Amino acid sequence: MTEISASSESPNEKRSKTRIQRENETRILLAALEVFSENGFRGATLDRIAATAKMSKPNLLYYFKSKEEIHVALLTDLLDVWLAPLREISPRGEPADEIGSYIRRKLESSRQFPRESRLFANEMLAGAPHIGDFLQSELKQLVDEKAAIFQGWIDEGRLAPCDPRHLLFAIWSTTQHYADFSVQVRHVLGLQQGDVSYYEEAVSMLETLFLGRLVPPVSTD
Amino acid sequence: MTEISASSESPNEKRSKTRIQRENETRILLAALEVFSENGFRGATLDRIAATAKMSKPNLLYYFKSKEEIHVALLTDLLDVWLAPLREISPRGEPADEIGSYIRRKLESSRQFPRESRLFANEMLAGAPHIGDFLQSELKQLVDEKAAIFQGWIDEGRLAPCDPRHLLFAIWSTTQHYADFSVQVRHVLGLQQGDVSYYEEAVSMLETLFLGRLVPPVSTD
DNA sequence: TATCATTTTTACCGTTTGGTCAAATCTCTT
DNA sequence: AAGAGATTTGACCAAACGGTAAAAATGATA
Repeated sequence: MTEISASSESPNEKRSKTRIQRENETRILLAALEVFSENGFRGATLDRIAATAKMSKPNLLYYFKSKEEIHVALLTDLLDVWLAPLREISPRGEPADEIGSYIRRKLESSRQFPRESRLFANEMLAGAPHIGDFLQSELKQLVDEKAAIFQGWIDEGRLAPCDPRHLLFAIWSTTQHYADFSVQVRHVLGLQQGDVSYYEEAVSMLETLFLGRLVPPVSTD
Repeated sequence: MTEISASSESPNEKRSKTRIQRENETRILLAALEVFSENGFRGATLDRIAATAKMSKPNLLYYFKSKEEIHVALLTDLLDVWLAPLREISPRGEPADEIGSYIRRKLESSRQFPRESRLFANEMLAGAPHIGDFLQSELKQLVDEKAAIFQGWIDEGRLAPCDPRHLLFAIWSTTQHYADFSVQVRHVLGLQQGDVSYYEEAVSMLETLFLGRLVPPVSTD
């Protein structure tokens, strides 16, 4: 398994890409995202990616040396997208504002990049063979940093006592769920294929859950 | 794509299974669960399943006629496990008790059957090609039923106003996350491969989130 | 222990898979 | 319009894939 380390870009070592090069690389990456996010690395085939990109397989391999190289390129792009919303959490804001806007950023990310989210989910289910290092180093470090912010709020009594890392897990799972399990969501809600109208309800639900109080105190009259 | 409808069991139509038949079928199903849950249907291969089951491929195909038949058998078993915790929600209990124990049941299910959870997740990511019907009929029906219970509590003021279906989504996602994304959870927490000690912290976090209040009212002094 | 059904293995088949190669075509510059 | 480099294609390959057929080995039963 090749792990991602430096951000080594794709095809030739030569400088300055052609117009055709740029166009075709993005076409391939887009097609690959479609296929990888649905079937995972092992379940995806170069033939399907090539067909989706409307390109012959040897032509595709002219731009990316191997199936793995395409996958790595996608994951590398993805990790920035994944981390971006988390980086923005600031120790200076109010807990409710910071958590609220983080949830909204993550939900927006799920709505805009559902295939990227599923690509990530597939990699997790497979045991993170390509991004294990990233999880252990970069992500863990950032989580530790943000967890410290939460812990500070807890110590000040501005946030309920809880494990900050698990609070992040809860935010990640609830928001990503709408991208990763969108089929289930749509079927349960009785919506059509492309309908993503549920995102508004999702914002409202998650704000109630994380910022409000779900179960009111029991009335004792 | 073959969808699951009736619970048609696997190999021969003949009655009463041999001891060897029973043993080997469970061995195959166990191996298949391992492989399918990691790589999804397309990513799994009969060779790998056979190797995991310590059995030759033709021997494996003596018990199950095709790759798809094994997958269907696994999914059929799975759906019961998946629905069981949901069925237990009762309109007679206190909202906090019912939701709390549902969360604990789902978490327990994630701890005991992580591979089943990942099998389900893989099927979702692939667009639910095999269990689309189940989602639209059986699951939707049960969700509607349980959502009505929640709605009753909301109308009585015993539960905060929210979309009951999305409340269920939130419970599903947060609890299943610990099985589906266990690699990430362990890496972020700095735990070893087999360590599942985080489940105790998870219970505590999710009870705070769903039954308590995460962000206290802003003090105005 | 002979018999018969069950189980397992060996050898194989056609297709799909990831990937290569050299020739052909296209594009850009001069 | 010609030449050089970039791009595309068709033909191909070895390995892996899902699956089959028939013979060999094993197990249960009388």
